[in-house]
Amino acid sequence: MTTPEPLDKSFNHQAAEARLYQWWEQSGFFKADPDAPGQPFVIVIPPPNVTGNLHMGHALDETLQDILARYHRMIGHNTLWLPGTDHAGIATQNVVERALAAEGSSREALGRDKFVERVWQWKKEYGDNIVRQLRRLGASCDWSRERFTMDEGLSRAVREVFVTLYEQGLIYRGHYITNWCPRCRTALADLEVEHEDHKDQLYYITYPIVGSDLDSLVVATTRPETLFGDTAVAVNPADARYQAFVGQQALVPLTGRAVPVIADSYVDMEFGTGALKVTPAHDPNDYKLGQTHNLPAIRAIEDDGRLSPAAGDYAGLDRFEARREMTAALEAKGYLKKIEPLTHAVGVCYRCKTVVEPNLSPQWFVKTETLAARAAQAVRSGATSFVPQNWENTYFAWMDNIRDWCISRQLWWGHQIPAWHCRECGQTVVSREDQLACPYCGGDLERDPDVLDTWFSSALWPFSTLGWPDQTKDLARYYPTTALVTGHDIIFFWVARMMMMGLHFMGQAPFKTVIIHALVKDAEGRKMSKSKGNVVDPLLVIDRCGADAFRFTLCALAGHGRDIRLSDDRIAGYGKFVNKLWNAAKLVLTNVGEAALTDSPPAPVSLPDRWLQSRLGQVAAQVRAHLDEFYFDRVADTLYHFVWDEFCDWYLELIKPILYGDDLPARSATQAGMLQSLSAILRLLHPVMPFVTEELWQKIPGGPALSPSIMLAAFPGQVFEDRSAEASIGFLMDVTRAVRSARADFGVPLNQKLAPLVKTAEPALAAALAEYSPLLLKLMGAESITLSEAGLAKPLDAALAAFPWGEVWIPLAGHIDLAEEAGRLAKELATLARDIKAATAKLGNPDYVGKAPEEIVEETRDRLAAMETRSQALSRSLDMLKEMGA
RNA sequence: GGGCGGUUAACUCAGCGGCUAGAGUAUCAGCCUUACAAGCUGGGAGUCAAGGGUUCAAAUCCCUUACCGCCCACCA
Repeated sequence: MTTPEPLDKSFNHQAAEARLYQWWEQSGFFKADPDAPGQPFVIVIPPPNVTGNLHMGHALDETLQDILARYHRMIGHNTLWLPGTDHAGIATQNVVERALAAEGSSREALGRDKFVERVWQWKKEYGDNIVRQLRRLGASCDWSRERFTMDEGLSRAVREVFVTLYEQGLIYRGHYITNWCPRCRTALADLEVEHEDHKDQLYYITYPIVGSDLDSLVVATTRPETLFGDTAVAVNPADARYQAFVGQQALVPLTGRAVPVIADSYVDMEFGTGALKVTPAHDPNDYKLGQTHNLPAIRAIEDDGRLSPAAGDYAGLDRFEARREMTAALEAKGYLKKIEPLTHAVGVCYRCKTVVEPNLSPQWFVKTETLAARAAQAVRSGATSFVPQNWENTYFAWMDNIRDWCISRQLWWGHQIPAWHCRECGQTVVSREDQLACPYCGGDLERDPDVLDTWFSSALWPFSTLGWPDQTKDLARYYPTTALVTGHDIIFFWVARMMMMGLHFMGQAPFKTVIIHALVKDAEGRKMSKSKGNVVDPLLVIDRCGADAFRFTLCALAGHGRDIRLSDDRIAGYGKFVNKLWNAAKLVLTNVGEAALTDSPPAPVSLPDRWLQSRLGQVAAQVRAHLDEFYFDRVADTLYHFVWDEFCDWYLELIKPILYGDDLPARSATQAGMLQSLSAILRLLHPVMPFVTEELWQKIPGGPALSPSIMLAAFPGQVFEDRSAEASIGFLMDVTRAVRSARADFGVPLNQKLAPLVKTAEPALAAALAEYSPLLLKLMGAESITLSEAGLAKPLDAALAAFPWGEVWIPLAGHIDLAEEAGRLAKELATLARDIKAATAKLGNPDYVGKAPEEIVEETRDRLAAMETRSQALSRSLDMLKEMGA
């Protein structure tokens, strides 16, 4: 790996990203080796739809996974991040159907085989799109293990699972009322139906009682168009108004058909008229009533949403047109009593938002009760846990009230159900091998035309991708996986089902931790959607700001909340951080002299180096802890502030006089120290910002020799600690800031050098100042810094800053406005007095002293003492100023 | 109908029993100090939604209310 030598003015992400990624991938750095040592760390990617384009949700998801994968590689774990894509049944079929429509063709015109062939062709052409886009983010997936939910191996797993569950009685087929999408022409699982509030109308329709010219029942319905499917009118048995009618026949208007009046406590007496028309073929509740009361089911609406031949004159009309026309006819004939507005929830298809039509049809189901009980138990026992934990409640709420899962879809793209129906004897055969003749009667078999719900194959993803049902080395080494990273929108669709299938077929939950991240919203908190036109394309962001800035932003925003508001400002801010890092590295690298990284770095000697390395150790420990607990935002925050506020603002500024000075031994020691620190910083940042850190690593003397890629370098840990160096630097910072602050307060120009006096009773600090004050002169614009035991003995034209460790006097002859300084001191004294009073009162409270933990009380005592010392110094100074006539 | 979140500086958020409630952005003042003006230095800014309670101690725990948002749900 070679990179252009002189360090550019800024990081050229556009040139570097593609070059580095290609090099990583070709070098095999992403590849997992089951034979390698190390505790396994495994993530399977939530497979994006093959039809998809990379959106913000993926970008966040993949970034977090990549951060974890890179971190775990660097701490020596045997890391596998397995990528792949999902065939996305309805979505993909829709895309290809639209393409066909544009050509003036259709799937029906093509026929099933040709159509499926066509989809495969489409997949071949466009299916790599999304995985190419993932690479742009820097995703370190093991591409040699990339899988597709419909590839050969996974298809075998699907078939094995289906047949096994069928044999175990956990899959069954039957005529049930299911959610039907008339546009997609397929059944949907309950989960795939979304509920929207619609403003509709409630129609009151008169049903005359047969054999009576006077008596009639009025039913209230939102769906007059289903009237041709009515097979009863139901009332509550306790309803005095209708008791006389129970058992009689009512005439369904427009049909001339009579239906029984039945009594069932299900009917709500308060709603509408308390009388309900019963349409078992088009309403789940009515279906149940039909079962209990042995009512026939008449389909009034066909699969395409048009009225069936049972609707007589209205047959062939779209259901909503039929509603209008039938309402008009009812009114004309005097059956329509009134219409009331009604707002109610209507089910719509999650893919196309078409109003769902409950429909009676033969479908396949998974019996979920026992599977779900075990899956819930795995989380209750802690075998698997959610982060943040409150999502477990959501998971339980669903698992504990789960209903059977409708898995058959009337689509052509997907895993065709391995079942055959005999044309002769009507038996059904479910089999691992294709069947040619009926094993019962030898008759002709017809394969079940349905395919499986897409989520059925993704439910197997954590083990099917590792080679199951074969007992592969990967499966043995990498199952169960370690962490799953996904959004809360698919906890039910995907996470819950993987839990059920993983436990059932592998005997162990598929992952130890489920990390649920927020959903990415726009800057105003709105969901990003094409129709709103507020979609931000991650690829454009990467082009403009670079993958590193983008990833850092996502990491910084990935707190444990529910949504993330992504704004350009924020990304731009972290873009500046990348630039800051680059420039800091440039400073270090252009001043390294002969220093180079080695296996065994020398211990730091100078105070700045001891301090920085000590802080570095703490930061490394914090970053590790935050990554181990998946607090991504804290990782970003900790690193950002350490690099910018401590490394750049203080450390680099402190060592400049040494680097530019002529004390050669001190200079070379510092050169070694700063290179060491830079190397650690790059490694700490690498999981979040892989590109810029690799680019810089390649330029570090001795870096590539130590580790060809930063990806393979060791993640820093806490190896050095020096509390006294930290205390000394903190003191030097206090002094520096006091002088800067006084300069700003009194408007002293920078070119006028100051000569502050420092008073402290602590010998270690005094010694640090004596030795290192030359490093501070430039930072505060001073010509000298004098240690003075007495502080200022006599009144002087000076500003005072008081600290727990002592005082800084800044003589400002000619600049100081005595009245202003007196005012400043008085203000500070007032706040101090208030705090002292509060602390004194606290310590005077026997309950506080008696009940609060000793260290808390001790802390308050220390604080009070420090405040009193400061207060005394300030009031002394105020007195002096007053003497001078302020 | 059931459940879950949120309400902290102008904006976006962190803090979830104990340092003087923090950060980024924005803002104000002063600086081209040879890594970086994509920068440096200094400053201002908050009744922690409202009310009540528990506690020595509450932004943090409990209750009530208000307003936002999300999820689940077969009352036509």
